[in-house]
Amino acid sequence: MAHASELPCDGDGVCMLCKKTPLEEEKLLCKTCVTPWHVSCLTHPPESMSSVLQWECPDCSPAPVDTGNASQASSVTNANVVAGGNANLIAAIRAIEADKSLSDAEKAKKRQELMSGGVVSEVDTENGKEKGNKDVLDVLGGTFSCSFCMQLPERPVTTPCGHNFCLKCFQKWVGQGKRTCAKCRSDIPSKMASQPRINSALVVAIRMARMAKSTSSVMPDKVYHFMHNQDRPDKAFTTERAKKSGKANACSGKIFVTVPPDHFGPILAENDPERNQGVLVGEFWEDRMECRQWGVHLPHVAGIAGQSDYGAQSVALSGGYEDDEDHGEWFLYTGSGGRDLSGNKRTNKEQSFDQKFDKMNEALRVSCKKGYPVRVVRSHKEKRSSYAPESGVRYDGIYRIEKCWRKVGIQGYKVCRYLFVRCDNEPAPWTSDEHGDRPRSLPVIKELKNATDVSERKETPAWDYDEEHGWRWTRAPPISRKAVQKANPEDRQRARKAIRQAQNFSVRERLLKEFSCLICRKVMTLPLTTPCAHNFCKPCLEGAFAGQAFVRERTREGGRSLRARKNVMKCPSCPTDISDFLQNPQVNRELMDLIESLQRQSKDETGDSSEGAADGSEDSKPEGEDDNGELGPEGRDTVDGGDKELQTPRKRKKTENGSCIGKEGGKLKESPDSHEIVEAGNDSPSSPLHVRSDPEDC
DNA sequence: GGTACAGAGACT
DNA sequence: AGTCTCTGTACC
Repeated sequence: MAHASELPCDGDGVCMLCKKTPLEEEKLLCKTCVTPWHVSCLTHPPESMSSVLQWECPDCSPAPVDTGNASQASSVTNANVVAGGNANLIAAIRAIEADKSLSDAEKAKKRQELMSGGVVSEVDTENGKEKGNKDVLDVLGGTFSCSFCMQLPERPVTTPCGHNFCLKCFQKWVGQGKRTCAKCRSDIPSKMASQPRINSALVVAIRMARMAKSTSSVMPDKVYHFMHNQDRPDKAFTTERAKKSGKANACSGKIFVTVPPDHFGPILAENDPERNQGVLVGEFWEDRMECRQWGVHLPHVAGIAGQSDYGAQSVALSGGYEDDEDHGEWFLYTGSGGRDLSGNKRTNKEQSFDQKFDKMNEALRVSCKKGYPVRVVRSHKEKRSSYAPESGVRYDGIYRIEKCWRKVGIQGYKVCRYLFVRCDNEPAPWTSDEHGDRPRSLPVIKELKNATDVSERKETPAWDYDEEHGWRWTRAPPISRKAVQKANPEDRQRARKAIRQAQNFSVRERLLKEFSCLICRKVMTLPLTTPCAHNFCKPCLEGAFAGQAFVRERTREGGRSLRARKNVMKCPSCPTDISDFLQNPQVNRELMDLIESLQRQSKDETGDSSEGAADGSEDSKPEGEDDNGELGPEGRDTVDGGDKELQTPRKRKKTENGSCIGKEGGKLKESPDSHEIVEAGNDSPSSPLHVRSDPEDC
């Protein structure tokens, strides 16, 4: 955060520091949150014109801390920008805005080019072969933009009113006490304000489009991690007794990878006979048992996997310790112990003694000192972090522990603390960057002032970055002391086939696939994003709750009515109650526009209207995905919802818009009517259902 | 929503 | 063999 000595201009354009209203030319806009700052009041006045375009305000770009570790090269450009350059930027933006010959989409694109330092414009010079992929980004850039920064949303969050913003911009907005959508002034629910969750479908879409832009039209050789968790593992039960009492009492099951339990670093393709792709960043599992089966994090209860004399291989962020602090690319982790677990307890929220650097805590400290790569999984149980998945457990990649220390925790007892910083060659699941991490400067950790037992790495880290190879071992990984667990090589061929087929999809088709409804699995029509960041077709979601009243009337025997009770309506993908959202669900217009554009493009390209891109993403789905009746990354989530929807299909009148997408998305075998669109008159006049669509599109 | 409770496996 | 564990479920 900015110090008190660094404050931006307020909503009226008045500098909160000098209380003057600077001229437009004297203001500098943050590239991330687009908050205006008075240039002459900045602690670090700008230095060069080129960095004007990339300038981040003190709020968005934490100042580096002196770590005393010379090997920690910083690649974070801590913006120092020229004051005069800013005026040029503003003038350029003004010129774009004033250009009447440009459409809104073109203006957005131009702004983006300007703000991204001209990166996008490079695409314009690409040859015709790459035009198709460029179009994808154009469509995205023209469709999506955060209202604050006017760029493609970074870590996008979606309000219940269907508008998309960058996480940081959104947090800044609500941080100013605002509780209405910046675009339409609808109320922002308090939970959304305090715990915004990233809309992962948008992240994937934006990243894919960027990748498509930066690579040739041929898909890259490597299998990219688009969270298609195909060939999901068998259920974890083995023993009869375990089956009887369910998962509560089980954690066995086959291990799918050929890595020993003390394996450090990523799970590589060579260790994945089942799928031959390794465990990719962003893959997720229903629970810790499944996660365990892929060797990512072995213990099914404990948060730390490791050995005190050897090092720690992985950690889980599950919200079990209130001292934890998650910032995505870095987080502060709390050690284990300090709790009374007598009476056969697995955990205990109350801390009753100090933690020490022993056992697992010592294992983490060893990994810190050696600079070992540590795998990180985040669980939905972490409720305070925007970076946690809404459901299940997700692999977020490799981190390194840069420092560890002890401090007095929230509960008054000492806790072990670890600073984890991400260092993976794959981008994090929440960012639309197409590249992985670069070495970054360490964040300022205030609590270090009062820390004791501080340890940091003295030797060269075993896992480090170089420009040529990215993150990799600088020396041989520690020799495993355990035998490789038995892996099951069967189905290898089938899995490979599925991957090959998946790669054959065009970028656009893959992109469309990401926009499939979690209920019907088709490309979404009238997409809704719930407050818990799950995406559905409006008809599907409404259909799933058709016939259910929002409130339950209650009457006594005597006939006197009692106060009506609210009906809980759980999101088909997670346990969140979305009944409030369902009262007036708003279509994500930007998403809908994008889907339509992509479908139009695909249609134009193939010149075949009957089997469009959406079809490619569904009907010609790789056989492998269907083999066990479980489809796609969210397969387990959608089955119930789909059933519900089919039980209570809601009849709707067709519109050109809906039927067009419905057709492209493939027909519903079971219930052809379920994709039809509600009659316009049934909705409020402002409803996005009234969006007019070009009949020619159909 | 809160609480009691359990199997399994890894560490020591 | 004893200890520990950022789970998951049933039940109230």
